[in-house]
Amino acid sequence: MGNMTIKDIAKKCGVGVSTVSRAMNNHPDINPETKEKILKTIAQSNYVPNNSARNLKRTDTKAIAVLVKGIGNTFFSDLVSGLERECQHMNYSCILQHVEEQEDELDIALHITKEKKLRGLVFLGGNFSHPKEKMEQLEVPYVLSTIRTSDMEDKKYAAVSVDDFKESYKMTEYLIHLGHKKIAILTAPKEDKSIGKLRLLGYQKALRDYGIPYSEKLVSYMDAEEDRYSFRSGYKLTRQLLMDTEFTALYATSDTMAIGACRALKEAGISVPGQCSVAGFDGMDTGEFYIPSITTIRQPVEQIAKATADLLFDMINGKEKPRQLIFEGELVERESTIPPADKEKQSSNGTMKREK
Amino acid sequence: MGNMTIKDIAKKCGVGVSTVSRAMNNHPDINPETKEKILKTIAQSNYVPNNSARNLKRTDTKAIAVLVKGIGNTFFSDLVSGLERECQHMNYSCILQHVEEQEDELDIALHITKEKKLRGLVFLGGNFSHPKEKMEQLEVPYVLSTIRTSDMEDKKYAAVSVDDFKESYKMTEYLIHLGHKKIAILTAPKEDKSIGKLRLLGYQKALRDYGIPYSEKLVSYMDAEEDRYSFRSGYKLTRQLLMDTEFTALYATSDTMAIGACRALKEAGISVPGQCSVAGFDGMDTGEFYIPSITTIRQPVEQIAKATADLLFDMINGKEKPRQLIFEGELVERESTIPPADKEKQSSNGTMKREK
DNA sequence: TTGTAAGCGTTATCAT
DNA sequence: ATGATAACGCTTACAA
Repeated sequence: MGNMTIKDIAKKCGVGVSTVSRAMNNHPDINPETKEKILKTIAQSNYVPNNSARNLKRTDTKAIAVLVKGIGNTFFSDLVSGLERECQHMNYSCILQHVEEQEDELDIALHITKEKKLRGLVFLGGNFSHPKEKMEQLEVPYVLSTIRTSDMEDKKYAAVSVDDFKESYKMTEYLIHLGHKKIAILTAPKEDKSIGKLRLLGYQKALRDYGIPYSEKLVSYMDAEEDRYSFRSGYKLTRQLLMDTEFTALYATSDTMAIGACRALKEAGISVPGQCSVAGFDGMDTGEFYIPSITTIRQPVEQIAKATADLLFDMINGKEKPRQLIFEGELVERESTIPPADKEKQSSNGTMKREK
Repeated sequence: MGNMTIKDIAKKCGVGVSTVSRAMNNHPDINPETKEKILKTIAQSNYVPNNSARNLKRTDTKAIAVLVKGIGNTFFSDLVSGLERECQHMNYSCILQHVEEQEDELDIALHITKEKKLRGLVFLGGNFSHPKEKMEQLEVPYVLSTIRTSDMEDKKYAAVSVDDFKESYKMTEYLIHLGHKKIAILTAPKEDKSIGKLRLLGYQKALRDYGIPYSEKLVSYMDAEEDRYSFRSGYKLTRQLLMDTEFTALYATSDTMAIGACRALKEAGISVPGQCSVAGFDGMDTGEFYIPSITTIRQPVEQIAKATADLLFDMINGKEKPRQLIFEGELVERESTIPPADKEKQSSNGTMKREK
């Protein structure tokens, strides 16, 4: 009973297989009555068409895939929802495909594109350091969303994101304006060449522009092995930092890390924001509901999702060539950042006493 | 160049297609030299085998799928990782398939099973109120993980989870032992028949057993439309609750909702745990790092993942019939729950004044 | 060890 | 409007 094929349905209905196919696929050339009869039979028969056979034969799919690297990154959830909405709007189906941290998103893209006869792709997350030649094997349009690499412009990829360098600069500048001079940062692993790198560069540039000496001691790099941008890594990195340096502000390059940092600070007897300000990045719900709520750079997720979809569909329809769109992040000032507790005690030789 | 098939590779190598196939699939009957030559050619040719054609023809797949309802539910992330690890261990591939809130997981299961020739399935999340006859169309073994319905035993499904009723009872009892009598609860929509219902029933039973009157006023049901078990829903439900009732403890049936609740309480000028204790459920990282850390029922995710995989593979190999495994949750007492502030003021007629 | 050819279950093309 | 039939790209008997 369970391995019925289109032939069985055809036999049951006393029609040819092509008529059954037409009924299933809403083809115009079919008698409404036969169609209804066939669909009814199908519903009663537990028949499930074989997708592999369909994909194999079909030419015209009206489907795209969204490849997400890093399950459990809740930042992507909203983005994905937005993309799905846009796809529905365009009457496209949207296949969500997770990519494990150690998997190669490009290999998966190549496979799934052939398998499902996709019209386009969206990449979310990951470092995206693929050789150009391999990228060119991709024969459908694709957009990198919230991905940015230092050499991206040369490569002429279509991309939509905030300017991570600039936004990171903005946050650092904000902390400096508050009066902070000892600003620690939690950042991506040293080898990172993606948004993590850009955010670090923005921080460094801001310090330089404001004449604040840069100290490697204030920079805590994530462990490449570790779960990136997690509560736990924020916690660990902050503990390391606290072991041999002092600071009045801590800039975590994600909201989740900022929250992990808050706990490490609390355990060290340091109040937030009283004795140490904490800032995040991304603008996630979790930082909004946290107490104190976390000052952050909010990425315009809705806009990014819409622009990503628009650009992709325009490319699919030949109306656009790959372009790079930048959106403005919004600095959301919340409860976790205030001016440093006691400027007087920040002596000019660079040491400082923190109140207990 | 991009639409190469196995034939093109065969031609290039001057061999037959079956030899190419043998090379790709590590078949034994092949000359190591020809194999090497073929694989080399493939690597140089950007050839990607078409998965649909493969799936269509193959009989033996060694693959299962995990269907997850509710993207962005971080609780499932660890479970999924655990399942993936177990699959690797068994040398199975594990396909992760997301199911949208409004989609029917069973329909998707039926389709993907045929499409990918799966050997088994795991269902994660969702209410799972499917008619038995439809479930029987599933012709491969499946396990419901962390899913539980009131009528599950009758249906003889394989299932692995905690006993949500009992764990919820445990948490309520704990709050009662602390001295709380006015215990509010944030729970699933009224129509829920799944774990949400069971958790509510556990709460009700505990109150009854301890002679504490049950009041509908203290029960805040989620909006069915709303994002379930989210920060925001916890926040909203708590605000509603605060409008016309008072309580010394708040039991949110998920850690995320508990955190949303904390913010609502803070905005109402109520300190946690000083003036109101807050408890969650699940044992997620986010509650551990929150300040105050959230008292919760920790689900033994690792064990559940392992047991789910073990049971599924045993069923696949005919060693087991569907069984229902229950794991013990652990009450993790953290910072968010303490005895009520001032028992004296909780008068016996059931009213109470909260300190400002 | 290798090649030839028959399907897998659909959709698309062509008759009718 | 409908039915027969040839693909789609692969795996796997079976033959060589």
